[in-house]
Amino acid sequence: MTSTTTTTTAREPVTRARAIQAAVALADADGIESLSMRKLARDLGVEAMSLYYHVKSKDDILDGMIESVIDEMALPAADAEWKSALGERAESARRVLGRHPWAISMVDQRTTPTTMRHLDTVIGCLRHAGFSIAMAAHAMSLLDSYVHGFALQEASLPLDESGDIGATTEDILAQQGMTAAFPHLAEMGVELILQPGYAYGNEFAFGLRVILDGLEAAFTAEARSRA
Amino acid sequence: MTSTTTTTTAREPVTRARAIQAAVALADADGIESLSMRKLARDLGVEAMSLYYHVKSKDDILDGMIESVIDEMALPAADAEWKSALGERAESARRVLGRHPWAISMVDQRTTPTTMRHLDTVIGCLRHAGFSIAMAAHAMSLLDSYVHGFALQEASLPLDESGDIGATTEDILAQQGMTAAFPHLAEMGVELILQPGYAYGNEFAFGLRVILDGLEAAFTAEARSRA
DNA sequence: ATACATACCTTACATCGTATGGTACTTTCT
DNA sequence: AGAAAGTACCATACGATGTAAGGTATGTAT
Repeated sequence: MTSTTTTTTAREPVTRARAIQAAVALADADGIESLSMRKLARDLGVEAMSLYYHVKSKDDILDGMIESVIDEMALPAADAEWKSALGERAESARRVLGRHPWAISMVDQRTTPTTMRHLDTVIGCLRHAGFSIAMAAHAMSLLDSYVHGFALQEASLPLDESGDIGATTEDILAQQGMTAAFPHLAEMGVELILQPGYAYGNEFAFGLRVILDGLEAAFTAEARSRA
Repeated sequence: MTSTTTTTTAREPVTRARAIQAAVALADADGIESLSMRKLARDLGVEAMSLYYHVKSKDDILDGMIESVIDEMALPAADAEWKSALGERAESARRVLGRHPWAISMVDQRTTPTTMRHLDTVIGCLRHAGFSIAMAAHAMSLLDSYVHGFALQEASLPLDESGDIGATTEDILAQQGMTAAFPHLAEMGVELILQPGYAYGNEFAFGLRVILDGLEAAFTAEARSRA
């Protein structure tokens, strides 16, 4: 049944790619803090030390995990219209980071060819649209800060197991002296967050709009002053 | 010399506050990943398990550390002019998170009375200025996302020990095939980042301006439509 | 004098990343 | 054919980690 004479379905051989893929799955399911070489090895049907044949270190795995996350993000075409291109990239990045919250505080830290390729393409799109180098840097800094920061906030919402924020919000509001001590927070909880249909994720669109419009204004002002 | 009969300068007794303060200092100096109960105890002149008399767990220490970081941030007066108040709070938060980079990905996760007090005050300032609840939520989400995201990016810059980004940028640019593979990134490195006087921190002001102006426009539009 | 609270310590356990040094099996070379 | 080298795995061990369990000294209160 398992492995006879010829190569049958014994166990997929471990590879760097398979290890990284399994590590991403483990981190998605149980959180990054519970990703250990031993657990990862077990998932791959192997002992911990065997991983080191395919991978330099745990850090190496983390690098690979970030690369795979970056690769999930939509990259705009170099000649795309800049505003919609940046908007779609931002939405895509937010969705991807929502799927892999453990990656949020790591994407900026780990510089790999994949992340550089990504950055280079976005800068290229802006330059192609006529942005100066300085304005392109402004735009990237602003937009990426917003996207990563929003993902960070969204990932730390006290959601219950069904992904709803209502129940935990009610719990917090029900605490003794809560509404007296924090009246504005309580008001926002009752009048906004607990309203049917409210989802924090919807806040993303507002900020994205503000930022893109602001960038457009700054860009056209720059173009006009150059003429 | 050390401790004779009467109480002399033997050792300050450990308290929760002193433990937290020492933990912050340790994390600032060596990074959060090297903060352990044993090292912290050593810094306090005590054994690891003695800390548990003053503190519930390591997690309890982390909560206290975040509270102390939040307390470093400037809180606007409730009746302050909203735009400058939000701007000053943002600048202050960024400075504080710059001093304690380990706190960036933790501030949103740990909800303590201190953080709620902080949030409540800022919401109060906006409501006092005439913001609707929904617009106040928009403003907070946008601004805090930006500040935290920017801090995250700033904290992960490859600075050398003197805090300069130039040397490491040069190293990266000097890598084989770098300028060919990533022309726009290389251009930005040479034409912007390596220029004398450039500091990534200065990018913060641009984004903050865009966001505050955008919020003002949205706020006045909301007020007008209500009239 | 007895009791209790306070502040510390010792030991021990499970878990972590990984250094070191194996063991099999397969491919390549002569 | 036999020898050598390469490939993929495993067992053991070390020094770290957080903390449970159960001491041991000093108080201070009765």
